[in-house]
Amino acid sequence: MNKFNDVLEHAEKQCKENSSRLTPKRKKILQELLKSKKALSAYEIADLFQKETKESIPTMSVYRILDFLEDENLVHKLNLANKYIACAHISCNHSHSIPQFLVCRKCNKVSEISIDIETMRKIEKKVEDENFFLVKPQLEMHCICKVCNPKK
Amino acid sequence: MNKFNDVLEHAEKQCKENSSRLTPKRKKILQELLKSKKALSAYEIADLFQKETKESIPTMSVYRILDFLEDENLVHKLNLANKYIACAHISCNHSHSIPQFLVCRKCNKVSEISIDIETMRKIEKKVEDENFFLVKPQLEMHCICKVCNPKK
DNA sequence: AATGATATGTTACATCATAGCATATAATTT
DNA sequence: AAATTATATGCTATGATGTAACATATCATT
Repeated sequence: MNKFNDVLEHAEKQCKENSSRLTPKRKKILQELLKSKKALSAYEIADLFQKETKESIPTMSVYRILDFLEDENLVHKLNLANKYIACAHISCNHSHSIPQFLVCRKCNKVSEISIDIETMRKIEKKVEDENFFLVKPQLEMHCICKVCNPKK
Repeated sequence: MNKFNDVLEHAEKQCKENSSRLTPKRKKILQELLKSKKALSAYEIADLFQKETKESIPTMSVYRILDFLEDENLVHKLNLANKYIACAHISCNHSHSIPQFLVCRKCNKVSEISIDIETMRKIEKKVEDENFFLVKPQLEMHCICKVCNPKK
């Protein structure tokens, strides 16, 4: 069994446990995001969906499905690029730490890394000191990937 | 001399050194952002500009002016909210570290804090390990501020 | 089969942002 | 000061991203 199917199985199991539904459309969109090496916009996802299934989907539905997948922690929205990407840790069993994304501003390639616990604690402490409460910890940084870097 | 004027003087001096021009419109928009406690959209800035000066400004110009102010490190764009905010450290003389923004998702109030050098180094190391190069280090986190927090 | 909950479709907009070209203003040279 | 160049701003149209409100379809349970 390959990684791709592992992840999908895990996603289905997780949704079952939450008694939420990974419908065919939701699953298809998750699959497309899993296959993609780069972040996709909602409109790009709608186009891909149409190409693959020969049936069209309104962008409104795509946005709703993305919201669902985000709530299930299966997908992340990248605010730097207004694009979406599958979570890189769906089939890991450890609890999710703060995700940190490196987004190539030229080709939109994304690396998802995790920051260590100590760093996370420091950040949380600072947030508390400022009288704020963390809602959705996620770090994103504008980068250039090795392929696009003009110096190489 | 109060903080507000300090900051403006510093901004003017800095532009002079870069031989760039802090024109009246650019200055006015910087002032509006400095006065505002919360992040503003380009369209909100255009409205404010009109109210204050009794002359209208096209949003295109606002965006260009915001780009200019960002290049001068006088203003930051918050990607979480698609809004803009004056840099909190304009008149500080230390070199700018990675800015970190806590954005209240209800009222758009923003706190700009700085992360410590050690944390910054760790993050840079991880970025290098992933074969990425940092372009514009800036961290943003979705928060709820004390005022908006329903639990209080 | 009937009912209620959840998911998706449809239409119409709201919001955010930029391209491309015209005009105005400032800085520099003559 | 006039001419030239560079920079800043105006204008129009349009693209890109995202949501509100309400209708219809599908699923889950009784």
